[in-house]
Amino acid sequence: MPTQKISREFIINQAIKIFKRKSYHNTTMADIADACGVLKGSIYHYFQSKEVLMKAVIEHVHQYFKDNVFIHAQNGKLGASQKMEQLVDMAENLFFGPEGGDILGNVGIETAHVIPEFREPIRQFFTDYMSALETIFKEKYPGEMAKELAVQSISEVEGALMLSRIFGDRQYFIDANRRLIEKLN
Amino acid sequence: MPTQKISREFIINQAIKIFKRKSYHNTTMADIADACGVLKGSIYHYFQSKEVLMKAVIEHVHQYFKDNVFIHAQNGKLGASQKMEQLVDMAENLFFGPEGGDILGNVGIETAHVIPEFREPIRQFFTDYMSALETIFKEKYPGEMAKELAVQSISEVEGALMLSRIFGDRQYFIDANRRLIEKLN
Amino acid sequence: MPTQKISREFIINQAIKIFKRKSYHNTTMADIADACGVLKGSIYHYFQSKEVLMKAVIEHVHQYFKDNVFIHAQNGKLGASQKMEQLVDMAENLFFGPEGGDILGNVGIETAHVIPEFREPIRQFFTDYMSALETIFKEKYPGEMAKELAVQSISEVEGALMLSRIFGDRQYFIDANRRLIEKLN
Amino acid sequence: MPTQKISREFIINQAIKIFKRKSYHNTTMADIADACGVLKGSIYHYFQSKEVLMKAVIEHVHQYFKDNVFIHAQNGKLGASQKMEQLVDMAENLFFGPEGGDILGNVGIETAHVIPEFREPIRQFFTDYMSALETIFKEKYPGEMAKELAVQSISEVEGALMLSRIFGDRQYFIDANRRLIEKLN
DNA sequence: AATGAATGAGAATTCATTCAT
DNA sequence: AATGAATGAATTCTCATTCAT
Repeated sequence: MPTQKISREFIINQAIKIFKRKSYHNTTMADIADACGVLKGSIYHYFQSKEVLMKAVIEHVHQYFKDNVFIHAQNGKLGASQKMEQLVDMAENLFFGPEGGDILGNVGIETAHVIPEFREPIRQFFTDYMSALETIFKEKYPGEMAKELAVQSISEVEGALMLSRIFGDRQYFIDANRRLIEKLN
Repeated sequence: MPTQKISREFIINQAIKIFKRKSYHNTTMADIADACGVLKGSIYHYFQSKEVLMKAVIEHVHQYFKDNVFIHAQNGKLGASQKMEQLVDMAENLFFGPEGGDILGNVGIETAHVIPEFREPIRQFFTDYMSALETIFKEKYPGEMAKELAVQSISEVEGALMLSRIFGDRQYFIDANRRLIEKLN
Repeated sequence: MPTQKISREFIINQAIKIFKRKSYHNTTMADIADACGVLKGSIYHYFQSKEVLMKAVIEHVHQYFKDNVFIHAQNGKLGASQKMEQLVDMAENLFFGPEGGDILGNVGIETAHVIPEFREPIRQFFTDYMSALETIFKEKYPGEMAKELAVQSISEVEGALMLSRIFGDRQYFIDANRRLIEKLN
Repeated sequence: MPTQKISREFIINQAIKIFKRKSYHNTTMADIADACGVLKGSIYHYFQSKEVLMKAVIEHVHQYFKDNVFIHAQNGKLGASQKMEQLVDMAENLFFGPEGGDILGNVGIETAHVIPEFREPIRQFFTDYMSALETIFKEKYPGEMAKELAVQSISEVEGALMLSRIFGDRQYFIDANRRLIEKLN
């Protein structure tokens, strides 16, 4: 039964789903292996440890957001509110993608103080997130204000995600995104 | 060898600290017993299981917020912005109390989908939180708007807490609270 | 089924038997637990890890040899060859005790380069061993020679133990001990 | 992609190094493959299992000693002490060759009771070793005594090797060899 | 011949929980 | 009430081995 059943990429994608649903500490390597349709040991062929896998997940998500979400901040052809709309649309799809949830927010809170290795990459993600929003806000607002709006917006969106998760109702998140766009009208 | 060394109350308070710092799944009964200065087995005299303890923690935090935070929404003698100021002051103290962190937010995200027993009490907490803010906002804003502002405010505050935790910088949270008050000026 | 089934001491003694027979790396915690009549997990109540257990074993054997073998070098009432006879008698009993084998020699060779933590205590054992023999030889030989004889004797005895083990014939060891005593006649 | 990268011979030589350094049970097939510059699976082209590889190692070492060490006992042209000198010189080179250590002694002790398949070939090695020394001693000593001296000498040399390894000081081994030669002067 | 993927049986270790004292 | 011992299931990780390409 050998010959390529899974790939690093595939494992990462399955892991994202499970981590999002069950949190980092409550997810077992067996859960992930299961979701990949292989045995536990096989995961270690691709990742030396659960932590290494998680770091790959964080980097993957970060890169994905750079390429698909944050990038809309740079789209030269569009106006500020259109950029934000695109960015928000994309984020919505991702957060409520296959399994829902905001993996870097969740894992960030859960592990920031416990697994120091995760701290920096997670911070990087949010730093980039803020930069993207700041870039857009700068088209309409002066520098300091753009920065504050960016921080505020991320807070609101992340908090809304939390509520959506707790109440099982994505409306909180959708409304937060709507308000985000309205700030540019 | 009897002689009461600890109490339910004491265990709950120690548990809050540890759960906040280490998340629910990464906290062991031994961690909690340690913090209480007793052995693991002793905790089971007061709580039949880790889940039962956690539920007591949730209820305790909820009650504490009712009595010390949300209550400021009802203070008949003060104006809306003063009420909010008091409420926010109190919340700030709690979130950055002994060990910092927002236990119901963290645990909510971490356990909402995994431990159904926690879901309802955590929702209750946030429902009451929203009601308190809504009550205050109603003094200045029409009904629907007050409600939306409450949700928005909680989102922002909770998201800011997340950022504070991830970046190890409480400024995010402080700023969010300031903006909350400004909405009433 | 609680209430003291085993003790640190007991585990150490069982572990000695197994390590002697199966070597360090080929012995599992389950082997040791089995020999103790408890479950794997229970061993961790007494020793945090296999390495820690092994270090306790090394120290225990070292202390035992100090108290029961090397001590004969100091017996003021006896002549050199009598002291050596007593020392050798005792060593013979130990090496061919319950399960036979020379645990510190075996483990020393097996782990000296792999588990640095074991190196020093094992060296200490052999250093004390040499000192004891040297003390006895000094009664009949000048300093430098006594020292060389001590080293030579230990080499011979340890090598003979190895042959005894490989050939399953304790005669090698017995003969080596006999020659040791003859050096003092 | 065929093109022979390694050979049985090469694997055996690499395996000797690793087994000497890390002991049998603590050496993985991956360690050996690594040292050979191939992947784990490739080793199985040449040896069906780790045990089979180890047996080949034992036989290889044995043969090598026959051809390069023990053979000096038969050199008709030399006197006893010269023969011994040559034999000892050769052994010294081998034991302190590339990686040092006395593989058959180490593995003998480690596996004698655990892997019966290794017992006989290891015994054979030491039997031949004894015969070689006995042959030399017979030129100077009567039969029984030559035999005892052979056993004694091997014990001493093997024990000295153990000390050299434990203390990281080859002097023990060198001194033992010197004494061996002196017995023929 | 060599690869690289996958297996599956364990290995060490952790941990919530139980219970006699 | 508190202890400390024991449990046993679960968890991470390892490793010899197999096998299609």
